[in-house]
Amino acid sequence: MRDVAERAGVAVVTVSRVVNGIGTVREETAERVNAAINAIGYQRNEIARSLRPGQTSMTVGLLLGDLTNPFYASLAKAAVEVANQAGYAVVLSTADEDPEVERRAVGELIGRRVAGLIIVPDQGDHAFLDEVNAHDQVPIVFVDRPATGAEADVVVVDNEGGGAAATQHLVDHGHSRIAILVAPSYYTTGRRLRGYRKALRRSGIPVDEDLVVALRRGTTDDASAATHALLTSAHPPTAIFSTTGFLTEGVLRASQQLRAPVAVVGFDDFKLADMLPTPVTVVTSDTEELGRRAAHLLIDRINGEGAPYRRTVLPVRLIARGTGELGPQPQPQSQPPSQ
Amino acid sequence: MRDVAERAGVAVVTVSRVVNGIGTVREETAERVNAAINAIGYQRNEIARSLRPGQTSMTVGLLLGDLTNPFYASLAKAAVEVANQAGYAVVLSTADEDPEVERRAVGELIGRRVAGLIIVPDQGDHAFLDEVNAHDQVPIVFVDRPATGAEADVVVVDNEGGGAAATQHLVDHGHSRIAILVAPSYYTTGRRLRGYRKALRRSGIPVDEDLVVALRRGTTDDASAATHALLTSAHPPTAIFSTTGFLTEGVLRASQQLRAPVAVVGFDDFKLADMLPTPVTVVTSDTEELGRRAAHLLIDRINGEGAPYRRTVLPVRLIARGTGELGPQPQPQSQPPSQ
DNA sequence: TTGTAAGCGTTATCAA
DNA sequence: TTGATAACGCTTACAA
Repeated sequence: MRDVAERAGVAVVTVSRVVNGIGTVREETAERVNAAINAIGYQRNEIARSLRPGQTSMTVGLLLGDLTNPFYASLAKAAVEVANQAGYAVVLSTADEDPEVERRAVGELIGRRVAGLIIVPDQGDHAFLDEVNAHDQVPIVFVDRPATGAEADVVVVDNEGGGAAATQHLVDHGHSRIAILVAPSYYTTGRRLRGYRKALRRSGIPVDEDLVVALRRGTTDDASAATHALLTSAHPPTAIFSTTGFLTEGVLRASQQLRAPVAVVGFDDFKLADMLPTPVTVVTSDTEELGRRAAHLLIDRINGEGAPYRRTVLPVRLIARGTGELGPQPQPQSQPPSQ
Repeated sequence: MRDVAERAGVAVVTVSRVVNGIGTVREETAERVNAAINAIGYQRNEIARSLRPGQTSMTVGLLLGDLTNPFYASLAKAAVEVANQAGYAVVLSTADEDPEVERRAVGELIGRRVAGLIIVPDQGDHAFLDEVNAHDQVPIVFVDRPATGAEADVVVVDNEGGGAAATQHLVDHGHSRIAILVAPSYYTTGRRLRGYRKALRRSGIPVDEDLVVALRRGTTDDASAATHALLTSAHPPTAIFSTTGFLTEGVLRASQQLRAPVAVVGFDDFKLADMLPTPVTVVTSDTEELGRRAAHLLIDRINGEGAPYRRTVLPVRLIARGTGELGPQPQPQSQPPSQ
């Protein structure tokens, strides 16, 4: 900037005024400055700019899980889009389900003086985020699930409603032995399980706790193994509600391998779900909208909206494609076809 | 930092020394400083830090296409991982195949004084990047394809070899009428087409230019329409080589819809490829490795490695799953089954 | 071992 | 309309 000023024969302040289009600068002077800018190829240093007191850095932090998971990818895509549009750069950090990594990542981001944070929180205590919020004045928005021990705006989907819808759909197609696969202590799957119980209760079907499978990890492999165990058990379910996309894949792999015609409804849509041998019925929500809402909420906060914390719940909908409409069928493993 | 210094009864320099662990500080003083740091909850301001001359910002820019595309998602994941490990934050920008957006995004990133850039370049002239590289001293690494008009390190996969392998595989399974779907003027698909021609030439099969389909856009829908046209034509191909993941999906949709038993090999692997009614044969490479290599190259450059620009070519491999092993079959549309 | 002074690129304030 | 000066938080050079 000093170079530009020198070249144009003016003071740096004047250059600043021209660059930012504020203050009063004579037409002629401005032109000289612009000429100098173009000649030198000057570009304003955003870093120095945000060093000034009271200035926000025009950067937000986005902290989420493995981008390989399409759920996180769409979320990120939408959040980045909205943030960029509003003039914010996005620093992306991935905390692979590790609370310690998450904590360190937040520290890094705060050190970089981000103006706000969008976080998909892990399980575990997040009280340290309250400090961040209060002490460093950095607003936070949680996405997909709230954080335990920390208060902030949060955007989630209607997990309980979706869980109920999935279960009800299976009941409506004649099932009464419906298994549910739940990933360990996740907020979302817990809510989906709650919906499952509610739907069964409403239909007068007692919950068989043997059909409520709490997995040790939320992986495809674990889901596959659990499904295998369920379907080859003495008294197998005729339908399975799998509460995440990864789990659904595992369920499908196992049932395909066993050639067991079990009904399946999954939570979260996925690519090619409609092209599998039996197209897959899912409950789904608008993941990109989740990211967009979060980004908008955060930007509002950064701009000083002082409203009390808001909780946004996005609707879900069921897409019937095939696996969810299969009726109850006798399981060849344990029950002869004649039964 | 000043607050910490005051609280500890020392000068700011001393605090700086403690925080950075350089210089000489008496044990006792350091302890007092650390106590003050903890009491206040001080965190070093990375922005002010990088304002010093000669300092790099410890931030790199990552500019790529739609994260919804799993290819970009894995690339980003791996690059972020490596960069973070090396202490760099990653600012993510998505330039949805729009050269003008891309140009503006690069400007934004330069303005934020990133220490380097990883770019998946669009088509179109990138001469402006040479200026960035020279004038702003910001090293650049291109991934997946080089940029026209700009020199820099580049990491690509063996597109030509992969194209040849895919084609040869189909030839080996008895095909001689092999169509190829190519997205418009992309570097990668152009190379894959080159491999296709090479393999056919090697096998003594003349290239029927009617089977070389240059799509207007690289979308699933366009690929689907083109496949439909091919398979219902007077003299249809018995096999199709689709040169991107999106295109492969379109090809599969069309052939499934037509119930036309055409052999298919796709470039780029995708989830559930092995679970479709006929599992899909693909040529694939390690996308995460692509991202990792790029990040490593960039960090080396930032650290001042002065070697001439390097071009890294990652190997590809063919995964035979089913669609690529189908033999040539008469097409019901144009040829009676008896033929 | 510790401290003083200067400067990085920008903008707010006040003066000319 | 324009400019001089100070300040943001930090680090480097040099001095005590």
